[in-house]
Amino acid sequence: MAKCVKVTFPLTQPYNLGETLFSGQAFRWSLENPSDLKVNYQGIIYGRRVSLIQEQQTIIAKITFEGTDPISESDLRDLVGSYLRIDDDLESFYARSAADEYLQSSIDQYKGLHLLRQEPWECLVTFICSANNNIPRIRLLVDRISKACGKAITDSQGTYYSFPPPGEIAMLGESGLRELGLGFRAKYVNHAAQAISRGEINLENLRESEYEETYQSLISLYGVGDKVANCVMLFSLDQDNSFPVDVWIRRVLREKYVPKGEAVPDAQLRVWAQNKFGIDSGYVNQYLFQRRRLERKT
DNA sequence: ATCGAACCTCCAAT
DNA sequence: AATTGGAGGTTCG
Repeated sequence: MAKCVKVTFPLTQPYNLGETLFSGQAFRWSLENPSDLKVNYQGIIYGRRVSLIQEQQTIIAKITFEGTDPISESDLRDLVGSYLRIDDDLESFYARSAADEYLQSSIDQYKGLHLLRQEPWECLVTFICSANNNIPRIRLLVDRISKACGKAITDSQGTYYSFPPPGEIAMLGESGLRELGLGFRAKYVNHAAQAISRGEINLENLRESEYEETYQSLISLYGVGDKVANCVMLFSLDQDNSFPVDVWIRRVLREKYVPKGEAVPDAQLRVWAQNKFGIDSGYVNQYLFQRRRLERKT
């Protein structure tokens, strides 16, 4: 018999769940609407299938499970609260940003957009897959990897697959990953899976490390460069001063921030921005990215 | 050191 | 209808 655990988060800070879940940091959330009036987001957090709903000043998280593998209310609260970074002090960030006109208007537009705290391994693979790729295809690839060797989770809504641990993906090997359509990214993901499953790098431990140490550790992986490393650090490793520079961020920096006379090569844009935005770098990046990407002009 | 070109695959735009 | 261009990047020459 299916059981259900549910927790409610009363919001004291702005939170825009839909904007956050589909802001290009996570790629496995889906929008379900089972004749329900409420928008219902479904996804998997640390192997648990979670359903999320936002009503004005509240976010509700629900898990259903079949007898086995129960979870307590307080564990579910910790799991979801941590993933959603629900306690982040956005109002302070907003206050510090008020003087920056362009940033302020981006905040007005996407108020409540949060950074997430994802699983590092899944985040790493996701962003390796993002190289020279588009969003629908990134979703497709991560889905296929999960179906290929993730654990099936079935509930009333259907069957879903958890993201497989490094050892499982390592067993697919480069050729297995190529068959899933990863293309040249297959050897990158394979390499990372081998390295992590061998214990050469402990991703979770990097949460406790300094920016530079974490960064060096990540880019030591074949196929992980500056941009992917910063994405993983920002979206899963608590390194809030990270600043991933992709094509959209590069545009907005050059259009709105770097003075015309100032020669800042692409390779130095990240550090330039980090010096400017300091501890807010990560959140600034997320708001500027969201706005510039959705404006879609080149 | 720096800068293009090449890389898988899929799909939209000629 | 066949072909070309390009997509949230990284590596190699």
